[in-house]
Amino acid sequence: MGTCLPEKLSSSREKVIKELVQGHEFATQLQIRLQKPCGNFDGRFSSAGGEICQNLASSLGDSACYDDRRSEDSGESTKRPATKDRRGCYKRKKISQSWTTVCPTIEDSHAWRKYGQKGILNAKYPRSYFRCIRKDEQGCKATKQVQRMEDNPDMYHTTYIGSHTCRNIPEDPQIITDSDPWESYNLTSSVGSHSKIPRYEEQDHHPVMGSSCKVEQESKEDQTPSTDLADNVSSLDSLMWKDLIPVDEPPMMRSDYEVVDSIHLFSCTEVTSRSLDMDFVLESFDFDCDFHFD
DNA sequence: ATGATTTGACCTAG
DNA sequence: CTAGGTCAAATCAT
Repeated sequence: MGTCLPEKLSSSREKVIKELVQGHEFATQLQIRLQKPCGNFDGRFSSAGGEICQNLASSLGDSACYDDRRSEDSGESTKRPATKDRRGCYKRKKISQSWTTVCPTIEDSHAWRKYGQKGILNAKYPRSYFRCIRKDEQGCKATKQVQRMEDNPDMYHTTYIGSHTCRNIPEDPQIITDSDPWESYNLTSSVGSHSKIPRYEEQDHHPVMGSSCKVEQESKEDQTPSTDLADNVSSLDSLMWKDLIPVDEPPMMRSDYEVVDSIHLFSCTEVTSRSLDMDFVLESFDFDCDFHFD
């Protein structure tokens, strides 16, 4: 996909930008009103407030809880020594940010570590659970769940939960080459140190994404319906979505795939919940189309 | 030896 | 009580 937008699409683009700005403003206002910081998220946002804040906080909090427990239970005898200590220690996640993909591969640009597998009721195939490989070293909260599709065992239904808060520290700063499938996305990637484009990891090489990948945005909190890209998203929307996609989302979402949601379908809540990535998004815009928000 | 995966038990939300 | 998410010891791979 080329980086040039047809002129006829520019008005739609402006519209999208406008709505983004509006959403950002709403988020900011909400932030100001609530004035209830709920902790930093990699320093990229300070407060989202309300429900979203809670959701994020809970997912942030539970790992700390695990860590506490883990550090306590050392040295005990054989089986499940810390059983009692686990009581009430972790909370099931309330998913505030998630999106799903359907792909013939489970690989993406991030490195994941499997931490569990579970048979699911009425499902032919078990579900595998992965977390970011940098969870320990950087406390990254991103997880994903992968399940083979029953009706199409060649495809995997992957649900990404949470954003990557880890930094993919590059040994060499060059990030993406011309032949990279994210080329079109990468028009915003040279934003200096803010460039957070994930690099291909050691165990995941190029994502084997093709047009057969579908992505759908999910937010358990809003009513934004997940629909098929082919049905209702214009090529501009998909391009915009790719351009605007939060940095922590899997790179497959920025490459040649069908995209489901469009940015302007975000509810206010969604925009708010995504405020952590908004700086980057806005900056990208700023860089990309000379658009200033201040 | 070290790190990744497997797998059964544990825990919570609904 | 059940289903699903997570832990962590055991096992496997390098």
